[in-house]
Amino acid sequence: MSNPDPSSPLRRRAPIPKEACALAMAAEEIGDRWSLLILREAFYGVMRYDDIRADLDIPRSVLSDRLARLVARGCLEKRPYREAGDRTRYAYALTHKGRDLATVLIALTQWSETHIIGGPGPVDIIDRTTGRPITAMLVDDADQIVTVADATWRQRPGTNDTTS
Amino acid sequence: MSNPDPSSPLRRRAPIPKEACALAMAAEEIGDRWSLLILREAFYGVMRYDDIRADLDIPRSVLSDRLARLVARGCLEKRPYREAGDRTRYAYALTHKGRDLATVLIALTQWSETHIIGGPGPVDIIDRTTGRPITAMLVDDADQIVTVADATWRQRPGTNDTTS
DNA sequence: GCATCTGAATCCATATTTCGAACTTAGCGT
DNA sequence: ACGCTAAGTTCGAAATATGGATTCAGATGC
Repeated sequence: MSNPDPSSPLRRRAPIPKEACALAMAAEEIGDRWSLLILREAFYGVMRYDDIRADLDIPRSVLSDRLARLVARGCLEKRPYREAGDRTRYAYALTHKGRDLATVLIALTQWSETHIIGGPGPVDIIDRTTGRPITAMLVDDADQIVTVADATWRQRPGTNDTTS
Repeated sequence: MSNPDPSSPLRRRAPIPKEACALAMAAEEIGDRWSLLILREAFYGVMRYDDIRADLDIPRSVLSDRLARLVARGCLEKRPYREAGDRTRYAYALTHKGRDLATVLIALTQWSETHIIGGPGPVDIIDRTTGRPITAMLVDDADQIVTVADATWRQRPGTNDTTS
């Protein structure tokens, strides 16, 4: 995903406008300071309003807004539950769509450990059944692991390049 | 990276406070609406101020601020260049740290294609030398591909759980 | 029934950030 | 010297975030 031709390092326009860009749409959905942190809580199993609020120290109005947005976008779902002798409450649980963000969050965590923290973080990601440590990697269609430097991009056939 | 014990789906506190969380730090650096999009431009090879501005339609003041921040954090570097018969200018190029975000951006693009667009996007990520399509995946330490559902987390030995 | 507790959410006034447009700067070509 | 252009800066208006107080709804206790 570097420049396709290293000999012409300067491109004047992106190959696709941001309105058609999958990445740009994803940034719209989860690309703000709080949504990522709320999803982090969900992955850790912290699903209740006040618990999330206590962990993140986020204003109530913002938390309400972000939870509603993540539910509306289908990343979280409001799930009723009840504990013994208590009333029904709602927890914000990851949907399939939300859980699929794990690869992104794991990759981002690794990046941070390498380039910000400069060492392993306080939590390991492991395989639930084998116990082996897990990392996010780039893999080709023959399941061969490739490096970031190997990755580049290509206009998909049938898509018209809007570059002037 | 789901809950470690599916039978107790409710955790009251995250295993680590956000101040010590690698993910939270990464969110600080690139978790805003514009930084991700600016990095997208950089990956496509669009590196000049006015080109980025034209692609993203971002206010100049915000672009200046975000570029300076990304340079200060070491994701981009200001690199002088000059075209024939023109004065020296500066381009914002990915550093090693910035380029390493490719795995995150590719994973996020894939997530968007699956869960937002609902089909392949207009750009393919491929291996520069083999031409094979590339995806971001979770891999264990024996290079076996694992699913998102297999991934869970564990407090790293020696780290003290701050959960009350 | 009625007060009380608590999680969840809304309201409101203030502070910060973003926006869009106009303005400034630096170096090149004529 | 003059105009041109890429790259910033500046500035008032609009939008958003923040922190605190208030409201709401369901469950329990009296």
